[in-house]
Amino acid sequence: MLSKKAQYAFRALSTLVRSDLALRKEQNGGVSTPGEHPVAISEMVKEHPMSSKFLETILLDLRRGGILGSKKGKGGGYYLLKHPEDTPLAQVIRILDGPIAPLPCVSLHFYERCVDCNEAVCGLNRLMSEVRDANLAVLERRTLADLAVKPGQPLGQSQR
Amino acid sequence: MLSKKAQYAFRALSTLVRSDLALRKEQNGGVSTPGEHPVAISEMVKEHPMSSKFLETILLDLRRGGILGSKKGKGGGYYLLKHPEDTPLAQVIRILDGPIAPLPCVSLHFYERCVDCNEAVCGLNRLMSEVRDANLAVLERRTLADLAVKPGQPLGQSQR
DNA sequence: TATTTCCCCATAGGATTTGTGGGGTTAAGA
DNA sequence: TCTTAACCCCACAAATCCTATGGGGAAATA
Repeated sequence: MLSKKAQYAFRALSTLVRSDLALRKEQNGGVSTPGEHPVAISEMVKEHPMSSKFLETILLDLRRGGILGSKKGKGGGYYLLKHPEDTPLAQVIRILDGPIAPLPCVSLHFYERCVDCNEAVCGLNRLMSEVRDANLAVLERRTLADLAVKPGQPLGQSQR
Repeated sequence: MLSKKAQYAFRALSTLVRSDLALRKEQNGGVSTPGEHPVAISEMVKEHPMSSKFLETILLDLRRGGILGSKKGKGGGYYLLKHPEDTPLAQVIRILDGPIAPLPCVSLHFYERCVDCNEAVCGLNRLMSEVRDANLAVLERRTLADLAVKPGQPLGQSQR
């Protein structure tokens, strides 16, 4: 199960994606770039009711994780560092919830050796690797861009 | 991530599966049936070091969940109620860890409505449904029988 | 009757998650 | 230069969940 952190992250990110898309549309007319029009926490909370303080820690994690940039001071806020299609959901989840794999011993980014588990006899590793791969097949393919697709609209097979 | 409970459960179950397979082999010679040769907690702990008391609560859950039968008194213990291929891994996980879905609002067995989430705008539900389905594709197909397959041996595409 | 084993309940201890508070720094604008 | 708005950082409080233990009871076997 996703943590609240990850859920809140996705909600905030969906706001940023929409803002990003709107800006890029304008930009075709040669106007602005995302870093110049960041979205403040107060804006995001207006759209998705939650604790601003808590959201703040989440957004800081996302910034440290290389997904967001930020601008301080009046008129400041957060913005996407890359095109929405270039950030897979897996990256967000890893930053906030850690491993995607169901066991540490089959994790790609957070591997830990299995204690008390005789690997020569353990039939679980392979099965859980299958589960991990099934997850990643979705989470590495789907991106922030898919977050902005509303329930009614069709979701492409591959955005990239 | 799987809880310790689920991990321990799978270890204990792998012992029961092997015991079951051995008995069925004998049974072809017309000897015994699983319920008559249960495996005691003390036996399982000998093979997989862990707290007996903790394992006890786990096995009770599995019994209540319809996966195991038990026999009291001297010579008692636990045994599989069905053929190993008839118990998908998903069933074990649901008993011990609850929902497999990444969000309550996309769970099949533990559904809960999303509060604070405007479903008309929420692009996350559909994506997480995809993740859920990817998981279930593995966890409903793989069964306890696959637990007994050692790392060296080939794992079939479908056991049933 | 003694022993072994499962059964049930309560709860302790620890870890993790969730959320809050306060003080600092940076930037914009009057 | 002053005020205000916003991010930044750290510490910690509160709640929840996970992990594990303890003790007494009931059933089965010999």
